[in-house]
Order: sequence, then structure tokens, then C-alpha cells
Amino acid sequence: MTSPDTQTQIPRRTYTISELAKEFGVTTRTIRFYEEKGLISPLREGQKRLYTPADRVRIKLILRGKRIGMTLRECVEFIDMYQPGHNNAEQLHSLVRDVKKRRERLLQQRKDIDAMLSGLDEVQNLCETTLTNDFPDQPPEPI
Amino acid sequence: MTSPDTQTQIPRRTYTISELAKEFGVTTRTIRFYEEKGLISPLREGQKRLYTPADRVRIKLILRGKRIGMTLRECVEFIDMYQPGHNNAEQLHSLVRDVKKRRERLLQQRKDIDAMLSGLDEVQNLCETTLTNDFPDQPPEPI
DNA sequence: CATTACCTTTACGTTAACGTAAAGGTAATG
DNA sequence: CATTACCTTTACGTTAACGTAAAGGTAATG
Repeated sequence: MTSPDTQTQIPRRTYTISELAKEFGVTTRTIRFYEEKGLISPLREGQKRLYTPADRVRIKLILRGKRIGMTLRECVEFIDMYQPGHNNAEQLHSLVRDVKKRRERLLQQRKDIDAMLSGLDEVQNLCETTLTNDFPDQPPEPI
Repeated sequence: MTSPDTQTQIPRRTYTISELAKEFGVTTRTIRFYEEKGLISPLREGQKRLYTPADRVRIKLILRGKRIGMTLRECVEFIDMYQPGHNNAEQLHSLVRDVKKRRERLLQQRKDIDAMLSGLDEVQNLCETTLTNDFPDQPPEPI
């Protein structure tokens, strides 16, 4: 029943800062910056930072938020919605209100994306018909 | 057959800067800033700027791009895809390549949004089941 | 004709999100 | 033990996207 490993509190798998930086395609400075701003709090092994799988997930969520134009502050707000710690009814209602607002914004963004996607479709169609009509003898370029 | 109005080149309908600012919920400074950056080029009536429907559409497209996290530079690039001026085959192929790249990014963003939306669904469900289980006698709050 | 409501330009200020450089610690490796 | 490859902190720099203030023009309105 006792834990078979001698490491006491360190999680099974950890990551160094450069491992995560490489995995996510960002610089180590970026990851340290997120810590400065309180978005993550890695463990320490001496001076070195050690990132748990949970830290890794947080970084992943931050970068996901950033891809759709969220500020870092908005990313934290979003991530904090997942966390419990909201115990009483008023807090739960408030959280539901926040969730609804955020969902509306996400739905608007998806509308924007869909509009832009169909715009791209039109452009590509127009290009390709023009190419086949006006330049019928060009060989189709390889991928 | 002659045009019945005395205005020569001014489009039928124009907008002032504050009309557009109010419509789109931005400041006039924002609109002037877009002009500084070469995103729009309104007409002038003396000193005053006069915006055509085409200018208005450009602003709309800029703000749409911004909502999904595009920089202003990316917004111009996107809008420029709509414009013709690409005549030869090489330019058309290049445009199609750009369209494909942009589409990939938009699809990734839509994936991100869908992931976040289902996350929100889970949070809301958890909140609501907790509310109905642990606080069964609270009156449902009005909208 | 003074006020009001718009418009203009110029120019400096601000915030977010890092980049970059300097100066140094540590652990393995030839 | 010198080199290499990581890691650290501190601190100043940079870019985008406006905000804000100052100083002034113009057209209608009471």
C-alpha cells in the first residue's frame, strides 16, 4: 500500500522549461513571463523550474485562448471558470452568468470565422475558374 | 439620361466619422488611426472626412478580423485577398496558396472555439446540477 | 453674435506581451 | 578542468493599437 518510489511530492512526470517551450513553439521567456503574471506556478528543484502535467495543461489552455485573440487576463478568467472553489449558490449563479457571456462571445467569433471562411471559398473558386478559363494549358502545380 | 443630382463624384450615401464610430462602437480616434495606417482612405469635403459605403464595409471587415485576434496588418492582408488586381497565373496560384494557409488558421481557431464551448457546457451543467442538488429550494433567478 | 456640436491636426502617453542583453550558476562531458 | 548546454535573475527595449490632451476651424442655432 506504500508508494513504491522515494520521490515524495514530485509528480510522476515533470517537464523542464525548454521542453515545454519546444513542444508549444514558444520561447522560454514567454513561459517565464506567464509565471511573472501569475498564470502558472511551477515547482522548483533548487533554482530550476519543474513543470507538472497540470502546469502543461494550463499553458496549453493559455495558448489556445491566445490563438482566438484573448488577452492573458481573459485566459486566466477563462481557466478559472474550470476550477471549483465556488461553493455557495450566489457564486454558482454568478459563474453561470459569466459562462453565458463568454459563450455569446465565442459564438460571435465562430460566426466571424464562418463568414471569413466562406469569403475565402469564393476567392479560391474565382481564382481557380479564372485559371482554368484563361490559362487552360498550365500544368497543375504539385503539392 | 443625365444624372439628376448636381453632386458630381460623391456617392449617393456617405457617413460622417462619428456616425460610423457610433454604429460600430468605436471612437473616432480609432477610425482616424486606421486611416493613418492606410487601412481606409475616405473622401474629403473640405476638411471633413466623408466615408463611402465601401469605406464602411472595410471598417466592418477590419473589426471582424480584430474580433478573432487578427492584427491590423493581417486584416489588410485578408481584405486585400478580396480585391482583384491579380492578373497573371503565378499571382493567382500564389493567392490560392495564401487562401489555403489562412483557411487552415481559421479552421484551427474554430477548433479552439469549439473546444472552449464544450468546456463551458460542462461547467454550466456542473453548476446547474450542483444548484438543483445542493440548493433545491432557491427560486430560479429571473433573466 | 455667443454658444453648441461637430470636425480637424499634432503630439505625447499607455498597456500588453513579450524580446534581448548582461551576468552568472550547475551538471555533464571530452 | 575547460567546454558545452542548459538554467537563473535583472532590467531595459520594442511594437501594436489606440487614449488623451491641446489648440483651433465651421456651421447651425437661439
